[in-house]
Amino acid sequence: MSIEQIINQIYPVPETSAQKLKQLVEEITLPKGRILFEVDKISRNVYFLKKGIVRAYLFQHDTEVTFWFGREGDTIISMKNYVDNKPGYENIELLEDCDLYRIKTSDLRKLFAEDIHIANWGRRFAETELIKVEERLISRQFSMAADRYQELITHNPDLVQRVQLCHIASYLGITQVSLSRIRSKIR
Amino acid sequence: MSIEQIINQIYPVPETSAQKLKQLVEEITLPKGRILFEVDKISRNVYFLKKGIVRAYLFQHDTEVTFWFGREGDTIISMKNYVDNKPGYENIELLEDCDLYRIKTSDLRKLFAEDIHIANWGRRFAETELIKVEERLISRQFSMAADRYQELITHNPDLVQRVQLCHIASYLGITQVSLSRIRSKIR
DNA sequence: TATATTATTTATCCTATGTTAATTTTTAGG
DNA sequence: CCTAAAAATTAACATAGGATAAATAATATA
Repeated sequence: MSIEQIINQIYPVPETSAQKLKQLVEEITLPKGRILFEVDKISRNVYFLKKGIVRAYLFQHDTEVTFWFGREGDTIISMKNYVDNKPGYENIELLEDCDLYRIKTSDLRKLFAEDIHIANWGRRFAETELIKVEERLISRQFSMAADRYQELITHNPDLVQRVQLCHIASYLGITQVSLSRIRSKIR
Repeated sequence: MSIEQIINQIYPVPETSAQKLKQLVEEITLPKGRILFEVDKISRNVYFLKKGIVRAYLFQHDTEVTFWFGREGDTIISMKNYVDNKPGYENIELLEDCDLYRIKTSDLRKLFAEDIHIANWGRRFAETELIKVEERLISRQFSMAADRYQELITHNPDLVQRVQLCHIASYLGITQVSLSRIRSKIR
């Protein structure tokens, strides 16, 4: 997935603005297992995922809680970091070798301040991400784990192939044992 | 809470931009029980809550699910509506008589397109809302209802005073009966 | 290929929360 | 102040999902 595609899929911007963004972007490849963002640290970067898959997680009562998966075309960002310039609360780990586009948060902020199209692009990005998170919050609020798993494999069949079940279970808010139980009932 | 305060608390903007926003705002009072946004309908407005309290809810398996409370200073918005111009998935109901600032979404969109400060103000609004939702999603993912209730009464003691327990229970993702049980154990 | 490691499943038992229904408390109207 | 309606609590029972441990399967490494 090209950087132009990723940019315009978030929100179409005029060619000149897209160019400004592109100029700041650096392409890198990192290996599976690499931690891209770390709890309590400030990262100076934002990434767009060209190829691969990643997860965001944190610890709650000594248990890893995966709360997001990022895939081709997704923006990888630590929100607390990006928005408030404060240490993030999550780790983000590469689950496969990944091709990434990297851009410095500070450069992005400069563009927000000087290019209205990019400011609106950034606005739109946050807005669509917000809707996604809200929908997930709602779905989890009143459906059972089994239903949520069904929904996951319908909407994201590839996830289950590419990601360890322990991460899927955590993402669904249940234990791995419980997920195994659910899976065995389906087959 | 004045409209200037509300605007600048979201993200400070230069006086001239704040003026542009202010000019579009109309102040209204509506009675308890009024539905401000309705499922599957498009609203042309965004509101800022001067005084009062509201909730956003939807139906899931014939059960009301409250997923957000808005209070003094909060922005009342149907995200799907505001972002995509599509029918929203939620109802928003006034739980008390409310004083509101109303602004037309179309007017706001015009300002986003022509004033970079306001575009960045809108960006910032979405970003901070995003962090709030993300934190709630995470908190719900791996803490028990009793803990979540404790957290609620610590951080938002007034909510429990002002809002019916059935709504609180739904917000916590449990039944009212279960919340009663939790409350009785605490006392 | 054999072995060690890691991931997944299965089994058992237990607890938090759901469901339904009855009871008590609170609120709103006459 | 009294009554009807609405909200909250309590009780009894059912179930989804957690915890632990053991067994199996998959993966990586020598």
